[in-house]
Amino acid sequence: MLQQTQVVTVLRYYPAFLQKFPTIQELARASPSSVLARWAGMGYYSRARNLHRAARIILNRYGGEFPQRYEDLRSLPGIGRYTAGAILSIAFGQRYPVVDGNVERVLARVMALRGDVKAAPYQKYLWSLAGQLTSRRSPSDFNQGMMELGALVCLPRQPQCGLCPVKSMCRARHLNLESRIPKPRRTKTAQYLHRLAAVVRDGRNRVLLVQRRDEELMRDFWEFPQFDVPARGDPGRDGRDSSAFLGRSLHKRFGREFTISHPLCRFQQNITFRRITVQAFEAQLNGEVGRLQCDRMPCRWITARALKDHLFDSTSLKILSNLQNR
DNA sequence: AACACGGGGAT
DNA sequence: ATCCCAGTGTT
Repeated sequence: MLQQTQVVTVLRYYPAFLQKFPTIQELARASPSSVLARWAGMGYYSRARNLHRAARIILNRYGGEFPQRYEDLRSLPGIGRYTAGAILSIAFGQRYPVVDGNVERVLARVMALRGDVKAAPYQKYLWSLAGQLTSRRSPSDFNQGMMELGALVCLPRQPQCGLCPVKSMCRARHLNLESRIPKPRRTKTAQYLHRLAAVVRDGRNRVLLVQRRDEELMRDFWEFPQFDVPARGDPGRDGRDSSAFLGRSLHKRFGREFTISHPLCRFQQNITFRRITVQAFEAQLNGEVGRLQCDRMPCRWITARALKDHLFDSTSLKILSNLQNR
């Protein structure tokens, strides 16, 4: 969970997850979607799929006993160099280094590395350095201490050098370069998207959902039918053109006519480099509700009670919470 | 080596 | 608005 996710965020998910899946055995026996359900909202969903696969491998290949050899750990899905080192040092007391974003920053400053520390030669050097520095007496304390130093003192923007236990050996500080090292990552230019979602009601307290089945991204997640508005000739922000586009899109996907009634909510969603403006409309299906079909993806009418049995991505969760606040 | 992956915290 | 987060897998 902690891969690229801040501790404070993980804390909102970890306790419930561990309560639901207290052991490797129980995690391995669970269904993929029930694991994903506990992960929903946290992002990087391949982590959840990998964790689940790893649990099954540990059960089947290692008899449910957690492997304690580096190569065995690395062969598990989702366990890379960092996680293998973290598990072996923290859980099993073995002397393996870790280099996460925090350690990388601490070492880059202590050694005043002016280049792009993400580049392979620097990474190689940092791992080697961390390997030499790692305490023999307590690899766990050392590794956690390095990460904690980066997270609490050696901050990315405003390093608190006055509080730092190693300030006297920090070359970046001696050179007054502590705020310029490491070099900021070049940011991918943002891509702006406008996305329309339909909350289609059937008049019997049900809403229409579709499932992302064949998509590579967010597979198995349920969502309100949604469509990206093409950038060219942007239909714009006023509800009229948007609702027309949404109506046409629904018609294309389901082969039926819909009536778009009124806008429900509008919010911003940031996914990696994309900045998505999501606007949800309420809509009705014209004619008989019964046999709605879509060749592209599974679709389903859902009652409010059945919502919790479905896996939602963050966008649909936001629309849902907006609906329930009414 | 570069990129995609999600969502949110902090400045 | 920007940078980053207890990284990994794929191309």
